[in-house]
Amino acid sequence: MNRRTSPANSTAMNQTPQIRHALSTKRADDFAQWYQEVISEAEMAEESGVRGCMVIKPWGYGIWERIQRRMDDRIKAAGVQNCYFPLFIPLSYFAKEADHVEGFAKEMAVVTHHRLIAGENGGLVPDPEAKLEEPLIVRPTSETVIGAAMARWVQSWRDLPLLTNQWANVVRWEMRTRMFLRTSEFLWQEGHTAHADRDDAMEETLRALEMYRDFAETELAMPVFAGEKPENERFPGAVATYSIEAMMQDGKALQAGTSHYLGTGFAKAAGIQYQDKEGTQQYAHTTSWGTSTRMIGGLIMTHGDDDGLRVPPIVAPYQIVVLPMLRDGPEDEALLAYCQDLTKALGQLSAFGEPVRVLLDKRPGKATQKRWAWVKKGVPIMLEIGGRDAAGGQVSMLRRDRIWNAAAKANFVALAKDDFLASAVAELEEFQAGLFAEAKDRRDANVSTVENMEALTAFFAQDKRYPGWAEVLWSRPTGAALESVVQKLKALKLTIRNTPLDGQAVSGSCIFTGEPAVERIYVARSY
RNA sequence: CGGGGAGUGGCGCAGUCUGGUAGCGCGCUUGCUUUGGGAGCAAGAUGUCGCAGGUUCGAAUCCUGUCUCCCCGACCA
Repeated sequence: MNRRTSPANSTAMNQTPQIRHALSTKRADDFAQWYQEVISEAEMAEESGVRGCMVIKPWGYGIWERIQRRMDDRIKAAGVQNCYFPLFIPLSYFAKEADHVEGFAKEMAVVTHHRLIAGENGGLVPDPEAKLEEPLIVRPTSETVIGAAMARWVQSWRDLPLLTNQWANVVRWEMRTRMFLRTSEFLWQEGHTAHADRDDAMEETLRALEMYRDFAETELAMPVFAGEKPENERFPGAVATYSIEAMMQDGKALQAGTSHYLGTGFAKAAGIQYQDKEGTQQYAHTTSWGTSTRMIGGLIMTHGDDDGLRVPPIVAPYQIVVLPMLRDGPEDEALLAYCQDLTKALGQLSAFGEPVRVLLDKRPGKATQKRWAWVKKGVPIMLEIGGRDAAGGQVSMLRRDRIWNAAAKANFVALAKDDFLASAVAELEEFQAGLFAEAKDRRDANVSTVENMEALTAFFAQDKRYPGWAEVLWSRPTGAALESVVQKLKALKLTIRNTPLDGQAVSGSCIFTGEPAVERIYVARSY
């Protein structure tokens, strides 16, 4: 049955043409299933057979490499240098900071043996004779090992600030995993810095936060709120924790990056001390900050649609894909030559400060079939080139952010090749800006100011739908008073995301305690 | 980690209750036709039914254990 043969009939009956989407699950029907379908259909990642761990495939890893490249440039521009620290951390290092231990102890992978021997059932078992004297933990984060190194590297006030970063994998034994959002092993960058005093460390903490905010919005086209986490959401051992929070298309919040001011706690645990100008020993003030492969999950849930992913051009492994309509005949030669010239010319253009990344997809197979694979991957621009295009010096462009026309068919735009070459960079820029604008409009339309507890309950009681986020005033309670607020919110499946750092004055009373409010917070369901 | 669901060719599923040696759709291969928009017809190939034990003359099917995935919850830097 060909579903595309009866538009005349449909028009006669005055029906809207039905779009046949590339995915079988729509966002509105089952967001969780849709999310997984995007990952598998776009060939970003797949199950590995190892609990909570995934295989990241070329398209997913390619996006990560783009993120790495761009983030690394920013990190280095801030004067931070890359290092690499061990995957294994002696248990004794880890045990030095009490809050840190308490926060992570429940999700540690522990190495206890260094050799295997044949077991009774023919398999292999750890050799009891080869038990490690001190167990090693697989790093869940590297504050402790890096702290130990910093203690060696820092002697004098002249050694500060000490600014380091590493790109690495980390392991946290998660109870419930979701691809890219929460996996037992994930990839990230962790910045670790040591400073002479609180002000300098705080400045670095906020610099990293601002770097993340700008990165999310500029490179990922993902609008975020940068702010401080409430006391109960702090990193174990931190004095203050900051985050960027993005709104997903189901209205849930995703923490997409964090930055911590660690005070002198880790410095005391690791012995990071320096002699100041007066000759007295002082503890350094440290920071740490990180972003991970989780950002890819955010990218999917921010920009994906019912046809798959849409990748912002800055982080797209390929920005333009050229699809020759090969016919297995002698005419293919001229067509391919035309496509090769086109590809080469496009590759000489520059967008976002880098050469345009363009792929000539000349694998055997019909262009139409390959097209839908690229649609699902979300490549920004597809060019299908047939013999007529080649002969007429044209291209047929399909932009991923506008793939359907009024007749519910692929929305090709025919352009003169030279015109496209002249406008390709602008098309990519417009695509990038369009994704951001769309996401920001949606986010802003779904943040509501809520005046009291009753309204908050009603706001989130809207029947299975996720209505978005609530912005409320509060008095920033601490300790038991905060715990009571957290419990109230938990009953509504809500969490406090963060306090925006825009310094806006507030007036009114706290919706939880009735006391005078001191700041705004965002309240939302979250990943 | 608690509750629920599921693992059968590359993908999606039926078969399991009532045990008899595996099937459908898509995809794949080949051929012919078609050819500017997710092609048609025909012929083929592909499975130790997640894994390990057990019951049985015989197990995808029954029993026990175990691994992995999904959903809800708890946890979550």
